[in-house]
Amino acid sequence: MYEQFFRKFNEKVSLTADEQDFVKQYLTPKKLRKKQYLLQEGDVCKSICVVEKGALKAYVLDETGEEHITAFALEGWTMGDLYSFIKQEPATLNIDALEDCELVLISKSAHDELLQKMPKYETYFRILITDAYMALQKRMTSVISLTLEERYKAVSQMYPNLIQRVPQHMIASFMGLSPETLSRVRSRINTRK
Amino acid sequence: MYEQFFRKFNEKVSLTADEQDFVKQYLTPKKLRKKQYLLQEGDVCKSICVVEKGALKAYVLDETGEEHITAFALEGWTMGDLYSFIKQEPATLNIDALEDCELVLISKSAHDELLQKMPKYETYFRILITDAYMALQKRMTSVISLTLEERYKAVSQMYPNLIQRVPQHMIASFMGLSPETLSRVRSRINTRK
DNA sequence: CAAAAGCGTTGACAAAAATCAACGCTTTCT
DNA sequence: AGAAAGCGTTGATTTTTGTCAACGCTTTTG
Repeated sequence: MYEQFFRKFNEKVSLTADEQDFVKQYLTPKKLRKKQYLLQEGDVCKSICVVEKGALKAYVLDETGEEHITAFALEGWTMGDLYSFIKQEPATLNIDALEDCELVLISKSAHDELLQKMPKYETYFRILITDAYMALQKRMTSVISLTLEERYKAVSQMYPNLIQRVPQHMIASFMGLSPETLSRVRSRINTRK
Repeated sequence: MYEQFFRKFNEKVSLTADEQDFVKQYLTPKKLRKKQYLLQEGDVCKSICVVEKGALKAYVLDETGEEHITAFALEGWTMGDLYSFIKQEPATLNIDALEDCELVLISKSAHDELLQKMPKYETYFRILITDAYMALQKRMTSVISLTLEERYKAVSQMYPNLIQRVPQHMIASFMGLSPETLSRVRSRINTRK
């Protein structure tokens, strides 16, 4: 149980069996069917989650009702509206299931208590968020400095499993492009090499 | 001395006078003249800094030698190539001074030692990076979901002092636009209201 | 099983942004 | 003080990307 969660935790800070049991008290499992919401815009993000099985997407809706995907999460990845979670203010993100999912939830109160009571949890979370920041930094830099071909290649290298698992029009949305443009970018890449 | 650094630190975790003195041992002041480098691409980022006075920009260079600004830092902000700092690998970013600067440096070894010896430093850094992540998240979301007009307004609101202090062509670079396009975006905003 | 929905591609056209060039104005340097 | 560099704007043109429409194909659903 909670394999992915503890696999990722131990990669950052290794835990004894007792420590794992201690942390487990603060975790809640949750299953989600494909297309179900984990979080809706306007609600407060009461928990962040780690994906044990399945896939999630996070997105914002613009005035025209169009979806703009800001993040995906596959097995082992952490997902949530961090701003809403930390500040306990209404979320701007929607999060729903791309596939049937098994998740591990950490509520805000569990998070706060673990931060206080368990230095290793704080270290875990510090490293988690530092890694997330570095990844986001890289993504941001690629947006402002690379051509579309280069950006698509970068995404493919950074998230090879994602490309296989998620429809291309969602990758396009994630990159801020129309599906047609991404399709043409891909065909340019293929014909030129 | 180190006013901005400790002001920001105390906003996140409050320190006693003794604790401040303890932290001071690990800090190094540095002055930089306008246009001087703090970090060059290829070098390892040995320190991150907090700006006491002045302004910095971070940027990448593309094949054509063009600058793409990824970040600015004004008084109280933290700056560095985080990836290079954490991994101690060659930096992809260049960082230089937009104005004469006074900086506070924290070396990698100081950072690691503080993380180990002082739980409050780890808490400080965790909150710092969490805030930075949330800000970057917001910036990323605005890139993929807003029009240029909306994006410029968002930047103006998020960083009002930056707009006043930095030439517009650098703001354009930061947004991933040509200077001409930003100029036209601004004129559209002004005529329509 | 049949209908419907989802997906990726392609073409024609429209809209947006980049590029190239020129201009006035201010700041910086010597 | 005078020259040079930096800055922001504007116009004309090219390139890139988005939009709209249609198509074949696969997957999902009832």
